[in-house]
Amino acid sequence: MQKNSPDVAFRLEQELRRGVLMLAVLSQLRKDQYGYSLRQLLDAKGMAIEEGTLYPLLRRMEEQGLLHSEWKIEDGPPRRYYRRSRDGEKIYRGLATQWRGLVATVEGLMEESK
Amino acid sequence: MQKNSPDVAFRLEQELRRGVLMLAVLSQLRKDQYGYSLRQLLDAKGMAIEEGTLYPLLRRMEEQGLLHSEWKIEDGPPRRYYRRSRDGEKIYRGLATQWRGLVATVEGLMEESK
DNA sequence: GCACGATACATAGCTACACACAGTATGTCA
DNA sequence: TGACATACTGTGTGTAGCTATGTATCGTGC
Repeated sequence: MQKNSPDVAFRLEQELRRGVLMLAVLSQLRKDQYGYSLRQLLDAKGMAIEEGTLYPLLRRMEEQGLLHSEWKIEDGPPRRYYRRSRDGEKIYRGLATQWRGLVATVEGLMEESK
Repeated sequence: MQKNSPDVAFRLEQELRRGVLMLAVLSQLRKDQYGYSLRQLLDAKGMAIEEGTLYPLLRRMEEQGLLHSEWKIEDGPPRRYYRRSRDGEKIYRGLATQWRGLVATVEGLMEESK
């Protein structure tokens, strides 16, 4: 093993989850959610995401038109709430379908590798 | 939609498959396979991968100790055959487990987003 | 023998994005 | 008032997929 084994495995696992974060985040934005709470929610469901990742991701998806956001100051500090846009709904559904196809494909590949 | 919609969806779909390519490739290397044939094999099973991606990926995984390779000149042009190493076997199994957990997590997230 | 196409591999440059790290701001409580 | 929690923002680094391009060998037809 030329490279540090724990690091390699760790990096590969990170890479494995990488493209899924976006889908995970989108999945929870049917209704208004703000970043901090969204992060806690995802963490509780087994999908931890760094804040340095989540906030740029949210900003990016809004720029791409997938999300709407608005500031609210009710109780506690100011919060930025996000929610899927109409286009975001369509894209989310498309991605969900793509994901399921991907899962099936990989499942087939791994089955035959025994 | 501020950005070009087909491009956004396309990019997101690409991102979705990103970290999975490595797992797909690893899954097919229980026995010797060379790049070109591996690419065709994966394509036939629904997991297309660009050669500009596959070859650096194979090289990378060998450098990380996950694969062994050897040149063979039998019939046709010279080919570089790859196969999982012992460490590669271990890491592959770990990644497969990780993947299944990830799938279950995302499934749960998407279920609740209806 | 040569040209062409198929097979087979390699890599530089670019883009996109997660993560690490650091900083800012507001509200709450002792 | 200061400390801490909540909440958000932004920069730099590293990694990996894709595009584009190039090299090399083999096989076949002329």
